[in-house]
Amino acid sequence: MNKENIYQNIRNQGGRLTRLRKGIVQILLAEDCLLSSAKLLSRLNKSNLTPNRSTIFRELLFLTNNQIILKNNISGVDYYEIPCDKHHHHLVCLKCHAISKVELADQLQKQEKKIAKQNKFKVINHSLEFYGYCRKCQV
Amino acid sequence: MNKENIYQNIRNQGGRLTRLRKGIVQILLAEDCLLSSAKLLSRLNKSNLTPNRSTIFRELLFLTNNQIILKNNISGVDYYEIPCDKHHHHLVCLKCHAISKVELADQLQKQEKKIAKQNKFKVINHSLEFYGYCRKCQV
DNA sequence: TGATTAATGCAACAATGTTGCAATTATGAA
DNA sequence: TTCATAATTGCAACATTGTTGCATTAATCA
Repeated sequence: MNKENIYQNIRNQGGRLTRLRKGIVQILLAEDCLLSSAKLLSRLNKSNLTPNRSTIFRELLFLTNNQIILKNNISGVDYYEIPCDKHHHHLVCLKCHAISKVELADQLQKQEKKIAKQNKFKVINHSLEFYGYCRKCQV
Repeated sequence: MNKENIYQNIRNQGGRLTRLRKGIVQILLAEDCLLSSAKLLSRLNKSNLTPNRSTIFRELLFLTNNQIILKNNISGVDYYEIPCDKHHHHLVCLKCHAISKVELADQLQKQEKKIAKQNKFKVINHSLEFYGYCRKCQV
């Protein structure tokens, strides 16, 4: 997903291309991984955008509802990212809370089918995070 | 883990066997799956225990810190359970929010080693939840 | 350019969890 | 059993994250 595609996508859903909206998209694209609303806000401030906190939440809700970004709650905080080509999961540092992507050659798709059959549970999506210590935070 | 073992465990860590603490352990044992602080409180009330909300949180912190129970944050809410013999993951219903256990013949242990090597990330634990619709909530 | 309505700021609220402090109670020792 | 000690508790106040109503502002299209 590149910037222009996303902007078009927003227009197609009846959304307006505000400075804030474009700013959020650019920051998330540059981040290329999960970002919290608080960090997003502080980055917006650095680029001269000072939206109200409630506006950020409403904006993230709009983008999430329109599938333009993905939401993932980790340890009680909502994080957001632009969807990637490759399905992936996350490494979460227990010390500095940095989050990075990890691609697994996993069989979770297969597992989901098994689950559906064995538990009569219709799986919509899954969430897999590995908690530990990143390179910088190891001893 | 049976009740008496757990009580002994609590004593060994210098904890006192209060009515509340025993009540919490019994409810979590009976539940045999993740339970939120709010649901725990309402079950305690049914058994004539009416602790303050802050006491519940402190109690759950104590039990978690002493490895007597496990904490798992799902969609922004902390859930607790007595550790099981078998490692497992969870099915989370997007409608009624019921949580059930699922045991996977997964290779996450193997994956963790790969992650450590490839990302220089020391994995401590992981969290895998499948979101979808339980039997009752499907159409 | 003007009308329409999406987007915004503000303030008040809600849910979950935390903390300081004084009062209570479980426990081990006498 | 009784007492001293320190763990546990209730209460109230607070913190963080996220939500909502309403009046104002601004992006968009005709």
